[in-house]
Amino acid sequence: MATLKQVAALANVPLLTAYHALSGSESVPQAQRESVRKAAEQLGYTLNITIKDVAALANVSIATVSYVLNDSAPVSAATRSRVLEAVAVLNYRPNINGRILQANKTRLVGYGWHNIKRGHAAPFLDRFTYWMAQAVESYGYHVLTFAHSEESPTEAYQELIQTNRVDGFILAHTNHNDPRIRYLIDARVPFAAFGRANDSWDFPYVDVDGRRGIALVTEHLISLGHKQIALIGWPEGSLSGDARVQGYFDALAAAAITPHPDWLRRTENSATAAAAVAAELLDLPASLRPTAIVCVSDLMAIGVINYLNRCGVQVGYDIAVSGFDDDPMCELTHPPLTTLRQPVEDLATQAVALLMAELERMPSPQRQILVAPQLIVRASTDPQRQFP
Amino acid sequence: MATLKQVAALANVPLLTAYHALSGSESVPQAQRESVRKAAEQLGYTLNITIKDVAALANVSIATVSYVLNDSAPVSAATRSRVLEAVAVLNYRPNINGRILQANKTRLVGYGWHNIKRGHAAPFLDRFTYWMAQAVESYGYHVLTFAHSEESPTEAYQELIQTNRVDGFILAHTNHNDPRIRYLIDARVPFAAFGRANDSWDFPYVDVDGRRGIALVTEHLISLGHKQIALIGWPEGSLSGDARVQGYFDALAAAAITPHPDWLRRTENSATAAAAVAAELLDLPASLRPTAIVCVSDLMAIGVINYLNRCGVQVGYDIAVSGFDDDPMCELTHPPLTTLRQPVEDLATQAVALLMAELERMPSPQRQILVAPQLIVRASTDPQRQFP
DNA sequence: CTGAAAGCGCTAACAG
DNA sequence: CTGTTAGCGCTTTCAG
Repeated sequence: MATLKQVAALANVPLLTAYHALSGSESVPQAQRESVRKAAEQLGYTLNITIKDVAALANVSIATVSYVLNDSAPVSAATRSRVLEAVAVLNYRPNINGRILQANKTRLVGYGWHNIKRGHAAPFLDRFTYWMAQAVESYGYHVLTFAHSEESPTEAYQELIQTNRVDGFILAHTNHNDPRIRYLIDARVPFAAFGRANDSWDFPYVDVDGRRGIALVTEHLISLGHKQIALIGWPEGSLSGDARVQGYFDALAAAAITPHPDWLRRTENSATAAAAVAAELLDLPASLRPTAIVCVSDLMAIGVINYLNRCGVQVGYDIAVSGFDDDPMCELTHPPLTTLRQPVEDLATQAVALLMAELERMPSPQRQILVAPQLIVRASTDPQRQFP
Repeated sequence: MATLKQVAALANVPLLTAYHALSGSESVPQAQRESVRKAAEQLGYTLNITIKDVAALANVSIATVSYVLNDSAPVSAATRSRVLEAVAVLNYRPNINGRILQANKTRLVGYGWHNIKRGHAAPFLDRFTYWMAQAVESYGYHVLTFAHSEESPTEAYQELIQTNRVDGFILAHTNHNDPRIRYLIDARVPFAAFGRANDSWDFPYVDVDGRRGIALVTEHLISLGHKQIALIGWPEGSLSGDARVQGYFDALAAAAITPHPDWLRRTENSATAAAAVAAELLDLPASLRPTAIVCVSDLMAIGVINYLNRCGVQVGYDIAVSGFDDDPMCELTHPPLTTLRQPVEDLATQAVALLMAELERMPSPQRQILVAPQLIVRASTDPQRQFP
């Protein structure tokens, strides 16, 4: 591709005139506009301002332009302002891809979508992605999102890193034995996760302290006078699920309450499954029947509330119910649901900070971060708050 | 940076041996490993397989490697397989950034986040982004997400396109007089939108046919025998809001029902506002009181349902209620909510198809696409479906 | 302080 | 069919 300078020379006009002619400004006489257009066509040139054009207009070398733009070498005030003037007048923006190739750094962070085909994915994850984008931009990076298949999740990660599409990754929705994490550790790819995996794996992550969270809400219930408190958790074996159960025991132990084994229930994370479990709890003999039900997710709590409503139980008065996540719908249930809010913005910011430390190869001293969730009290545990 | 070949030469070993030594394979004798490492260090080389290395190993020129990899020129079967062999054995993946610079195409599509600081954003937009990523990848592109400020939304778009970060954009959450759309049209940047703007602006978009959707659900209610049907819409002046109201009139007119003016209510899109309006509707004289309430959003419908539940009205039996969007929480309300499902996957796929047409400069004949939503009948209008 | 020149990794004329 | 070579737009030694 020819340069603007050559076009200008061929049309026998100043560089700037050529620029204005091609950029369609009205300020150039029709005749000149035409001849410049001719010249451009002849050279197969299409307007595209590069560092060369700026250099030509400012009468300096391209190196000098680069120095000015990046402050990477001392430049005299006079030349500097000539360059900046040229930049302004040509409306020049450096092509980032030149820089990328040269530096072999894309300043792009990959994020693999959690699969939301349909139905109810964790809504706080969507806010997470927003704050992640925000955080990443504050470092001059951007987020590249991609969809990875369930079967071979590592493939997409491998592809992106090996082709130099991205510099590193942020992961969410992590699992025990997460193959993506295993791969990234082994391949020494920079990444940071929102969520834990195996305790024995050493990698940077942030996570919500579910144990502390459930303890918080349990303490809250105890302080309201509840003594018979049930917990509906997930099946044993998930890191975060088991931690949440542990928080329940923590709080009860601290209050010297011995939990009856029938109070601890485990089932899958769905509204209907939780409702079924609630039915069982209601069927316990009166002396054992819980006055409060702590759920490890909002989805479950909503199932429980719906069920109790149908049975004519006054949620908040007769039986307290709590959830986890602070899903937007918590405010729309009847009554509104007490829950634990994940500090999503914090989590995103910290995850990104961890990743940046990895990218800059400045090992963060603290690569594992737990953040306590915030207890949000609503009418489902405290009827005083029914109509605030 | 030196090449692998030079390192190998310096260490006086075959290219492949040098590769294996540096990639940490155990198959190379300790002594050779050391000498290769020395050589690499001396040359300041860090392992990074490029097209040159493949060419060297296959004993061809880099052009030939490129031809094989892109099928861009005829290559004899013998050389081709030599090249492919070298590619495989060196585990070579082309650096996409070389290609990007050369083609001046990033194969990246920008998507500016709808601002979800907190609270209840449209959950179907989150699924939209997922399907968008999926669709875009089927064309060999990726999605770059970014957060744009409310005040000057065009800035981010301008920056990304002018620095050649992305080839084009997908927009969602469009408005009347949307400045982003205005800018992109004027700057002739390729894009496609999910949602409409001004009727007089010609740009590619897909949108849900809200008019048809509300007509569908109104017809459904009429077929159930309802004659007094109210509509809770948004304040006048929004494209999609007004279209939905129109659908209501369409269906009533088709059934020769003359709507009473008191049945049409307009208020902001929130659960509490809708609940207040529902209260007004209940207060109408018995002869005018609606037996069905159509809402233009699920959020509003949920507010209405909650209110009716509190009043002891049997939703679905006494009064039918419907929403719009098929928010995941529709299945969790009591009773479950009849609504209109946006065909998100379709919308995403078609929006991407439109964008691709723009990018390839193959003007799509049909640049404005409306997709009818799907009526999802649940117990809030049809109690038969209470427990399916 | 400024400029010439050598690449970054890849593609694609153009010759042979 | 294959190789030579000239870039894509930028950064960065290295000399002057």
